[in-house]
Amino acid sequence: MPRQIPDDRDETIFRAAREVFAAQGFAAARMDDIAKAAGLSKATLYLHFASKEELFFALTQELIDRMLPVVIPSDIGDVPAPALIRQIIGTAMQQVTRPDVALVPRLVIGEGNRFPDLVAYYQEHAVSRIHHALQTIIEHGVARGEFRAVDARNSARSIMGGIIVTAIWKTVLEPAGADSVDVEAMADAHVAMVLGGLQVEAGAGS
Amino acid sequence: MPRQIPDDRDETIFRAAREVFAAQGFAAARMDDIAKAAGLSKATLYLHFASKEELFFALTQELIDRMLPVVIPSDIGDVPAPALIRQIIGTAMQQVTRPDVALVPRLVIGEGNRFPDLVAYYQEHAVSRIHHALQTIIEHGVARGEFRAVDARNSARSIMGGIIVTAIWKTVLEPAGADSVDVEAMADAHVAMVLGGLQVEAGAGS
DNA sequence: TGTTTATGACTGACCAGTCAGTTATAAATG
DNA sequence: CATTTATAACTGACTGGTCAGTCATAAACA
Repeated sequence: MPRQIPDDRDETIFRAAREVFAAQGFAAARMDDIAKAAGLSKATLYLHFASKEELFFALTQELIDRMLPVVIPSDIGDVPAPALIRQIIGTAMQQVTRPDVALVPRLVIGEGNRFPDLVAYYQEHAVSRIHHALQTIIEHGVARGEFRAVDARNSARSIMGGIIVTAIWKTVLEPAGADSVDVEAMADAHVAMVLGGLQVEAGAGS
Repeated sequence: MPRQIPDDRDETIFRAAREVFAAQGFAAARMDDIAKAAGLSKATLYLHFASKEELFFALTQELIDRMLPVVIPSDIGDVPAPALIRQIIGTAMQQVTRPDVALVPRLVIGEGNRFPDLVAYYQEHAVSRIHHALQTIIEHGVARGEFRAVDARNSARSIMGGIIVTAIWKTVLEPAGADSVDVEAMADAHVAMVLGGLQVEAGAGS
């Protein structure tokens, strides 16, 4: 009896929402614009998502579910730690420099203070998992003698830092006229610095 | 009605504006709230700043002018590069983990796409200067044989990364329930990793 | 007195969310 | 096959509230 089953509706809406949120931020994004970008009326949009906030939250979940498996290696046990770190940095940097992927972390950083639950979710499901994976890999590396005895928790944060700057540079600074970053070269430089810093023969210098 | 000495007016307004912008973001911040927090009426606020955007821009300029001299050492010439890097990381991390300082970069990241001129200004006057200082220090270090021949431009970005994650962790994640970062320990760990990665005897590993 | 500093009250635009009503179509009917 | 029916998918137009920015007026000073 009803009309066609628009199966990819949600994906269409997500795509439109990502565009508008990325360009306007959360607060300044208009549901009308998202609807228009998706080729829908605003009322139809509200048939799929109960509110602007819920739409953004769905977007966040979708992104996390799609990205985490790509970024975090499934087997952390027997692979050499340096190779794992190299792989994570490469993959994560490649992913998070895409505007549609950088969107969520960017808005969490900028507007998250108004949405503690969203930040908590993002922290728990994305940040903390990546952080934990890196920390574990470092600890394995130390245990195996591949790395020197470092502060794994904070070193993992340093690794994440290089990924985040790159994402910000690419999606925020570069569109505003900053000189462009070569993501692959940046990944190589970051890997070199990180592995150099973790290697057994190195000390803290100065 | 009273005609007080409104000399510290701007500072009062800045303080109030930082509070409100930090809590609400740019778009969702209300000028009424900023006025109230400054103990002023909104109309009076508009006697000092022509628009919300101009107020935020003034805030940005004030912050940059106040922070850059603290973070960037005046003499980069003869001091050993490792000491300079240690100093910059320590100072920058200490500064930028303060909510009122993190404010501007956070909003640039989240809502900057709507204000290209602001981002360009921030990039040119803050990001690019710190980046350039770090790059120069690394290049000097390489020239003097303190560091191995690295990609200075991208290595400088890695250094900035560790500072930025710490700021975000402290001002965004931590208020939402993430485990707290010990800023000093984080600075030490980052310095160790960076200097280890730059040191002459180290290679890229794996 | 005139000038400067202040404000309460106002306005015009904007926008999230709603709703009464419309359209498309699968299936039941003849 | 043509027609009716049931109903999910959809929408234009509306509302209630919010908020940046303005202005007429008042108080404090010189």
